[in-house]
Amino acid sequence: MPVAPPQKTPLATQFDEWQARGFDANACPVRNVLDRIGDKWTSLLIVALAAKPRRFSELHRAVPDISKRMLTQSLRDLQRDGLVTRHVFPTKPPSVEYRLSPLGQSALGPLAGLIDWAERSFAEIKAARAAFDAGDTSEQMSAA
Amino acid sequence: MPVAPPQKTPLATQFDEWQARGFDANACPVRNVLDRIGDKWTSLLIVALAAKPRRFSELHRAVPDISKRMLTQSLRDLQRDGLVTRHVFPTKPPSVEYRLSPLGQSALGPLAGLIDWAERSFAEIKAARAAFDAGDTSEQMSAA
DNA sequence: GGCAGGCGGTCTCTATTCAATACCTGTGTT
DNA sequence: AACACAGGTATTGAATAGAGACCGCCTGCC
Repeated sequence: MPVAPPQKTPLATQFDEWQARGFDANACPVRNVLDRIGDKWTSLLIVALAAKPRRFSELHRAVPDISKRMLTQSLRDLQRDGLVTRHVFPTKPPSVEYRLSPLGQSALGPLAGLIDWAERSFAEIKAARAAFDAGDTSEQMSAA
Repeated sequence: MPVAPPQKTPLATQFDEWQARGFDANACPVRNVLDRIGDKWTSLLIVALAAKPRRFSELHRAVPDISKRMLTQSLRDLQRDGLVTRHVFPTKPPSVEYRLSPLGQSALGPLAGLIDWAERSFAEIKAARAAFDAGDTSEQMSAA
């Protein structure tokens, strides 16, 4: 059953499967895909492109604290993975537009789910971090 | 409306909001939470712990190509964020068990959605990568 | 003509992070 | 005693991220 209802924990099954087939990094979608999603900028760029196609400098303005180098690289990565397409318009000064491919758009749903979770849990996570940093190591010495 | 049906593109709206409120990195759940999700190992560990609590060495065996150092650090990060809890059992050789907190379990749903997408799209992504690496730069010279 | 400035990047340099290795404490095993 | 295993820490070197300068091209602007 490749597609299970995502409410129980199909992840556990998935994980066992991955383990069973030797855990080849090349065959592991988590390692391949989530690494990119979590690339610190790529997911933000996907979201930025969700609304509309944008040009390079537009993206740079939209995501202010990304450097041009990282913007270029992240866009290349997304392009390589087929999530965004790059369109060069031979206008007077050639302008470049990036837009989500259908594949990239298909990622918006799952990504939105995760972001929604992130927003809902953010307060709790911040509280946990504060508690942890305050020296509450939370190391329960449970009896066996 | 904090919770929108995740089928259109609420992300676009979200993004505009983030931009509107100055894009503070501390206030941006994507930067704070997805960075951790994409931490190369953390999401894998969450999945590994989805099935059942596991001990340190068990996790190390379950995720073979993680080093002990990174395993320790990733678990610390997850613990700091309140996603996993650490339980020390004072058995003969003290054993340590890690398990998902309720917060961590609440992440399984969205994570499963993303992983499901990853698995469904993996073939397409690999194809796109192959095409890209084969020199198909996909730079459409579109007319204006 | 000469200068400023935007676009779409690349180049260089440094700071951070990853990852491998070695080591440590404590217990049990042989 | 020597060794292995659990659950880590310390150390070191390699890879990576990020900031910022720079470039070629073009467009005004004075």
